[in-house]
Amino acid sequence: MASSIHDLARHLNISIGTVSRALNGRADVNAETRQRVLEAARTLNYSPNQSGRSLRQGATRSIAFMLQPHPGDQQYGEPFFIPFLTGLQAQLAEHDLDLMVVMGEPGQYQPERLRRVVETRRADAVVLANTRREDDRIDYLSKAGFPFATLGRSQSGGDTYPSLDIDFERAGEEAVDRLVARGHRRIAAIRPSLDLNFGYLFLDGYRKALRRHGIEVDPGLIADGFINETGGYQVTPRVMLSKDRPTAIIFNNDAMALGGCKALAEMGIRPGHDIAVIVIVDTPLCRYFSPALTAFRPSLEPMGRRLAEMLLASLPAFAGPEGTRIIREVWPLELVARESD
Amino acid sequence: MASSIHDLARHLNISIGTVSRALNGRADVNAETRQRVLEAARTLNYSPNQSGRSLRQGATRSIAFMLQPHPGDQQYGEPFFIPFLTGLQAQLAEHDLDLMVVMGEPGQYQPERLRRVVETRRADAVVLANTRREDDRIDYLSKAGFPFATLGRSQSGGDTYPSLDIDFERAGEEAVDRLVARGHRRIAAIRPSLDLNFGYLFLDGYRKALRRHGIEVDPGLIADGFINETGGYQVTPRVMLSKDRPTAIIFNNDAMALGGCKALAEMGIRPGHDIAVIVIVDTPLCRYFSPALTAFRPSLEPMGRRLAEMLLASLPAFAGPEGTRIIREVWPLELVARESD
DNA sequence: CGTTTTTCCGTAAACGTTTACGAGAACACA
DNA sequence: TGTGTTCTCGTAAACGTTTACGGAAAAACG
Repeated sequence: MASSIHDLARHLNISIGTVSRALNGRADVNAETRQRVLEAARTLNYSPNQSGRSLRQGATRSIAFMLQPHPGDQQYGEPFFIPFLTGLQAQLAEHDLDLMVVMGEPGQYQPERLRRVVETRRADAVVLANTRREDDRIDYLSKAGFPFATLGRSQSGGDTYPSLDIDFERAGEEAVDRLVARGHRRIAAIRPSLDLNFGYLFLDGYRKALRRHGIEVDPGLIADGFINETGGYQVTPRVMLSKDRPTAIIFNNDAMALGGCKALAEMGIRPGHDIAVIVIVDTPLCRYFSPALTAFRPSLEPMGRRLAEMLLASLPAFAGPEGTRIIREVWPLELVARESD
Repeated sequence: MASSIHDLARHLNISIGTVSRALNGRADVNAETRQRVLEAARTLNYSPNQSGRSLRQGATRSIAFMLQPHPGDQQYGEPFFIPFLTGLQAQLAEHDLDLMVVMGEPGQYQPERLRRVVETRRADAVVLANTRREDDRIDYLSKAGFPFATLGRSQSGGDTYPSLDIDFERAGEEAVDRLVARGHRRIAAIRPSLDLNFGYLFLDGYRKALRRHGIEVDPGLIADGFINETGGYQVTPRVMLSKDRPTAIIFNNDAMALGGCKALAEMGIRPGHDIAVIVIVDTPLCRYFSPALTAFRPSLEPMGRRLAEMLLASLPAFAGPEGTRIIREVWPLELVARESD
């Protein structure tokens, strides 16, 4: 069915070496024979077998992208990743690289699926998502000497790998700034309880801005919940029942915000009227929720493209002439003002 | 770094043939030597190089999943695919198969990216999403003799490949039944204008149910729009301005419904009060929209698992003992009654 | 003990590439 | 004409597997 380099060679009565060199644009092949080879390749519908090529070159020309659900959660960060993946894929495609998707096993953090891909050498590098503050996947990949990049910062592994993150700290600050400017002083912060780095970053920014405005940080206004709707639903009342009720809440996650708003509704508190609500990472859900939630929006598709670039620049086989490796990059979020604050 | 079968052989002072046979559970190897090989594999941290294996066996042990955006759209069917992909991946992982994601080039239907994967033999089979009524990808794969399965029915290719679809026809019927039971007689239908098969199926069910209830099908109440929010926004007024205004609208797509509701709001018409709205395929957006949209919900994750099963059963290398190939399967949707109807 | 069967293992080819090496032919130059 | 250079190509090894084949040793059988 599929023709090989041998078929071409036989058809043209030349050696496979010449055929290969002709196809790969090597200099030491006569212009005329190159033409004949290329033409034969077209008529015989030849394209190189990737397995053979990978075996010989020790590179698969494919990059793995790993999603990992958080324990207890079934979602893989649903609305977040498709746009990111779109950008990642588009950029990789420009380098003729394919994309493989690895999903961690739900309910646990063991990087078994990742290990399989690495050990069987199915991909040349890995992009990690759902990065945690301490991430055993990073430790594993570092130790294995396997190239990777991460979406989201981590404390694991040092500054040895490219990572691209959203500026949660600054978003936390800006959210507080905006609320203070609108007269709020009692501002609550609700973030995920797991070992997610962005929860810490967000809180840093939140605290920093409060202090800057001379507002005391009230631990009663800070709460952690599970990173989904239920978590937001459960934890929001806790903050609302503190002695001096907050007039604003910043949610560090869209799903938690939706759950929180449900709890607020049940308490008869209307976001946008009785309380201000801001969400740190915008998703389509924030836009269509009623009231539409004011949120900070990342540019996921460009981020996907960018992280692909950063990863490729860190791979010797792809490193550009200058060889400037980009290690960390933090992108700002854009405030989308809607009705909830 | 990575150890090969030769390393094991050298280490144990036996031949690579024996090592391979031991690892692959062949019968013609002594029980004791097999133990030694397995132990050495563990201590030397051996795992087989997939490129070598693929080359020899002519199979890559990976399945490609292809998303294709519709022309003019940047979205790849965003909220729909992650749960489906989760199920697909989970089932494939049970067979030690990896998943590769191919995204069609935005703005065109040419299956170039797909062709690349097929011709370089990067995957053993393909799962197609965003299936159209006449789908050149199906024609291409059929002609190439490459195994595939589709999410969604098509008219291309005949009954030669496994496909799994949602029962849009029945959902259209049930939507009409529900609305008629609630007293509606003027029911509009809004569906995507592209060559998407489910738009036709939905309309069949819609018409069938109307006739069954003795209601004349009014062409003025049926409209096509582009399959996104803008399309719904543009086309909904057209239906509302027909001489005898409808009292209910069935949207064949969540994004179109959201755009339609925006148009309705601007006309001062409130879904759930002034008009009934039902959406055929539920997404999280329907749930959080205000008013929450009554919708028909698919079970995407089980569907992903199922389609993986169907695909594997159609592959000679995986076909079970009975070899019963499942060609087509159509799954029902579940009505989720909310506030909009 | 001789013959047949079974058990176990080594040899080598094959999958489809790429590439180091060398060699023949053509050419340039003195 | 002799020497060196350039152009072009063929040869063969290598990447890491799997597997058909055959053969030696052990076991079974008469």
